[in-house]
Amino acid sequence: MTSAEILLSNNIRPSMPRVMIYDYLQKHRTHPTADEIYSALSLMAPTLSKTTVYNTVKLLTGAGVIKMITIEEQQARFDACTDLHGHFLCSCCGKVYDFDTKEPEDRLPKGFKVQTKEVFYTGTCESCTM
Amino acid sequence: MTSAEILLSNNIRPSMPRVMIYDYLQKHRTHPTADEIYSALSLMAPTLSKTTVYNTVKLLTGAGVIKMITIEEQQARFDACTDLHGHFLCSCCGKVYDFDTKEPEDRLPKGFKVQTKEVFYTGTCESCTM
DNA sequence: TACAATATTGTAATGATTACAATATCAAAA
DNA sequence: TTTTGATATTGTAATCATTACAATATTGTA
Repeated sequence: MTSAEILLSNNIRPSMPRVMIYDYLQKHRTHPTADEIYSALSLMAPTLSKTTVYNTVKLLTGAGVIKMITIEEQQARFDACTDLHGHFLCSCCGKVYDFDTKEPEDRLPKGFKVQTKEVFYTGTCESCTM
Repeated sequence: MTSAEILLSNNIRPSMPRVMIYDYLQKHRTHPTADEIYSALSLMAPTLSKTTVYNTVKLLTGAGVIKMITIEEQQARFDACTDLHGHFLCSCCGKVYDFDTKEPEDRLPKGFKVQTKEVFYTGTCESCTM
């Protein structure tokens, strides 16, 4: 399925900026910030505005097509992978790695219903630890 | 151990604002924001400045005496409980619940070293689910 | 083609946090 | 106890991410 088709199937009109932004997130799994998306795309689409990037990531997040991740920084990051997974920020190189996560749901008090989950680790990655 | 003693044992001079702020976090496990701490304390200490609150929570976080938690909001929250635990934000009432968390460390790629962990869930708590 | 609805854009506002400089307080030496 | 240098606190102004808003542009359809 193309990016445009995915947007369409979520009732989102696949305008050029929307497709570009979603495409960028699909191809760059580096959990970029809105500003990073804007900087990268404005090279090829000079009329793109930062507001459109913000509008679009909010729209896509609301539709569940992408995921917003909030790690201990002041900027939100975005991820086209919406499956449950943890994020590991290397405090040395700054890279954000994905990793699998078990379901610790059984540790929750009875009666709680989970809607969204976020697992976030910090540390040093393999190349930085060595 | 009193709050002042805890600060002292971490080489932090236990000035009045510092003790008040740490004390507040010890007694109010509601994961308050800097602004909430400031609003509550400025009633009894009218000369307290918001900058001091920010300075102090940064100092205490750096010393590991408190923990900063970043959930999907634009304000940082603070927690005097520094043990590993997850946070569950009820999307209905807005309350943040603590819960135990297993160690999913074995899911990390080999060679990674964990420094900090954050587990954050969203959903509806027991009273809101009913 | 024309119109109504929706998207995009740019600028200005907001809100959390930080920088910075001035003032106040502390701790230790004389 | 007084002095002095170091550290804390404060208030204001700056910064930075994000959002509000109004104007313009674009789209889909009659």
